[in-house]
Amino acid sequence: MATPLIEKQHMASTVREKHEGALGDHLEVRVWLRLLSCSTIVEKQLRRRFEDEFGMTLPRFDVLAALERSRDGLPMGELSRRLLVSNGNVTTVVRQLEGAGLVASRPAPGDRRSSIVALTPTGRARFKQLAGAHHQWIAEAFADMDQDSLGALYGLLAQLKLSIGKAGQEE
Amino acid sequence: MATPLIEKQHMASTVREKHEGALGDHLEVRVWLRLLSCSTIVEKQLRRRFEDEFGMTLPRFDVLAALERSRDGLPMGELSRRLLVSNGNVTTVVRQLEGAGLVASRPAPGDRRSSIVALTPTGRARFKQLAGAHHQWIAEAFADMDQDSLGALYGLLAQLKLSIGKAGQEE
DNA sequence: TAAGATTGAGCAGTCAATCTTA
DNA sequence: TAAGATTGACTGCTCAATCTTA
Repeated sequence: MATPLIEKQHMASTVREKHEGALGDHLEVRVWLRLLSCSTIVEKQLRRRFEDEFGMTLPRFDVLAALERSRDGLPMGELSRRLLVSNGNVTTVVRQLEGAGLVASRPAPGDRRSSIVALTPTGRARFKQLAGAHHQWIAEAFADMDQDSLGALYGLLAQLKLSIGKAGQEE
Repeated sequence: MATPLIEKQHMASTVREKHEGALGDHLEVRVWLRLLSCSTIVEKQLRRRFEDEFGMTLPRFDVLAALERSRDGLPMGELSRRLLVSNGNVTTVVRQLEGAGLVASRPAPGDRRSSIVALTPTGRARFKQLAGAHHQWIAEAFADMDQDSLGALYGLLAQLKLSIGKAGQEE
């Protein structure tokens, strides 16, 4: 009720694409700017609500979520690959979660260079709580999209992802 | 040819949604993760190419683009609102662009608290060059999307944006 | 040599506090 | 009092360099 879900300080009330006009002369660019805008806004909403309601940050939640499925944990490098962030960044975020008692590292059995990080029981319980809220917030953000639209969007994003993958690999 | 467009160090070669499985039990969540993934990957590509080919960062480009249309420049606050970033952040980025001679601030005529920032001729020329490359890179990323798909995606994202806007304002 | 992980420097971003002007 | 802008403290992120083990 009292919680502002959009930026307290400076979030635009009228939501538009960045650079509308300056860069918007081509359909691909307009689509990209609109996609970026949706992604940015939802991400800011999630970030704020995690902070306000749980004192949790999005990157830390991402790590918990990546670990949730694997009972035996994951090596740091694998975590970094899955989350699309650098190795150094994972080191930092994991250290913070360790400090909070939500994850624990142990040396990898076969390879003494590598360490394996896993959820603690506390971390697992905490994640369940966070994931419920996370789903709730996403559902609210997507509330006006009917099932057909959701399905169509899902398919188009799959196409786009393939296209992006090709562009990113060539050259 | 020799430039790796995806992360040098740790970008996943197999591109998937984060948290696949752990959070993916609901369609809205799957759509969101896929959207986020597309956005993140394209943004990383753009960021890297701006850096590699022009020594430019994405946030600075965003400021240049926002200023490009308005011959008379924009107040800092307006810039912050349009780019969906904090006021303090705009201060920093604008200072860097000023140092590079691409933008210039002058005091606002009517209000001595406010300063108005505008492109310099150098900045305007630079932007044109950057914008061309930017469009080219977007076109490559979206190359496999036909016009119909692009149009459909554009429409669905408009729907989504409205839905998000409602969710962000209520409560 | 290379691979897993950490560290340190630097940019980006937020927020709260502050300064100045309205 | 409030609004525009700046500053300082902090998180997150990348990258290059480094350390350790394979």
